[in-house]
Amino acid sequence: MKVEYRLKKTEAHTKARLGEIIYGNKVYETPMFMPVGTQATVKTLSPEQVASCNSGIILANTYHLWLRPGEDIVRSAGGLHKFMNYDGPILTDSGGFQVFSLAKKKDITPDGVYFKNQYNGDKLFLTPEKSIAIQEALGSDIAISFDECVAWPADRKYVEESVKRTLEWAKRGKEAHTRSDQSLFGVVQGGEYPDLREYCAKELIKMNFDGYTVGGTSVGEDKETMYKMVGYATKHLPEDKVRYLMGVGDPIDIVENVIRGIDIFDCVSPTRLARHGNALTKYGKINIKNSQYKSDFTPISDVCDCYACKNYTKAYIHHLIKCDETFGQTLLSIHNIRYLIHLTEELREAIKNDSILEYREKFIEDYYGTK
RNA sequence: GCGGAAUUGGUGAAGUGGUUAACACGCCGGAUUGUGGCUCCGGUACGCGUGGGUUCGAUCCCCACAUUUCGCC
Repeated sequence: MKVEYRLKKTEAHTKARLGEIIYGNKVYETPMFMPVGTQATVKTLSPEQVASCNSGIILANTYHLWLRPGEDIVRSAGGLHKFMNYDGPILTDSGGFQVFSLAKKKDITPDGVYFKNQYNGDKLFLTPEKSIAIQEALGSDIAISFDECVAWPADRKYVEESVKRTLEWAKRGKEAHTRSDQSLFGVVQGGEYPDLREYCAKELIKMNFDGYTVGGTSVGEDKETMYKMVGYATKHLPEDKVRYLMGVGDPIDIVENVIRGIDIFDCVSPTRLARHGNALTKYGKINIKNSQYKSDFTPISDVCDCYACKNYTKAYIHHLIKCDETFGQTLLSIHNIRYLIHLTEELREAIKNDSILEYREKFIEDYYGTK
């Protein structure tokens, strides 16, 4: 089902936006954080547990589901929602990032990308049309245009050519897109070059996508560079369309980029950190494996309302993680996802109150201050 | 009682007459940003059963003792 975006308010002192995503008869507020469920599951969590974090949209991944189990299987199952038993909105990433991140050998041509599956040696070829066709078969609510995610740093000449390719692919994907019940977002690339970001954004806007994403960040650049890149992109994006910053989920990055006009985020970090024993808290990230938590019988956070914090102690979770028990990963995943979603809830309040700069100041003081 | 073998960190263990005693696990930390979950990176024995001896030098050679273990009576 297609999603619609409604801008409700812009914060008085910044570009931060309060908005709504309408999904049938459900309404979700933005700024929003989307948990990632690459293989049609948010790792270690049931849909009910994800929902208990007050989640809205969740992600799944085109590339992974294309290879396993194959988009035809998902279509035969009745689509992604039925297949994974999730009745909220689902967004699929295009596969562009996987080409960038996990194909060692790749051959980028004007037509598409040839690359080798490094685990079984299969030759793979992904094109904009193919990416769209897979996403339509999967039946996600939001599809993403196939793009080239450029590494950082990259010289201007390369980024310029890459942006042209991404735009060409966006156009081809848009033309190939047939499902009227599925939204399609375009990806703004352009690296750290303001004019290329502007060019990319404006060309995409001409194609009239349902929403716009900022890509090519969180690829190793420093934070200031990331914030600049985001600013270069959002500056030229239309007010009445949703803006999604792909792959960003460090708490401070969410705060900073909401201030720069981003509405939605996704990131694997809350679940990956959880699997490795880390918990996000108001006062910074903690490693639950540290020996100091062995006999700490308090919750991860006394200001958190998640299932883990309401029912379990740090000592218990410390023990589970030390023993490699999946339930420990589950509890930390619930906590971390809830933490990020709660962060966006607080940001919404701050936008309503026109106090987001004060919120940022306090946030940094708490998160990075000495405990 | 007699004979053999063994004795290296928290654990399993490798090793050499001469710089920083391998490796693994554990333990102590760190990393992790559009996810091939169970990963990656650091640190971790002032010491080689105890006491003597040989030697320029011994964890490694010799002797005694202790402990463990196997076999025999």
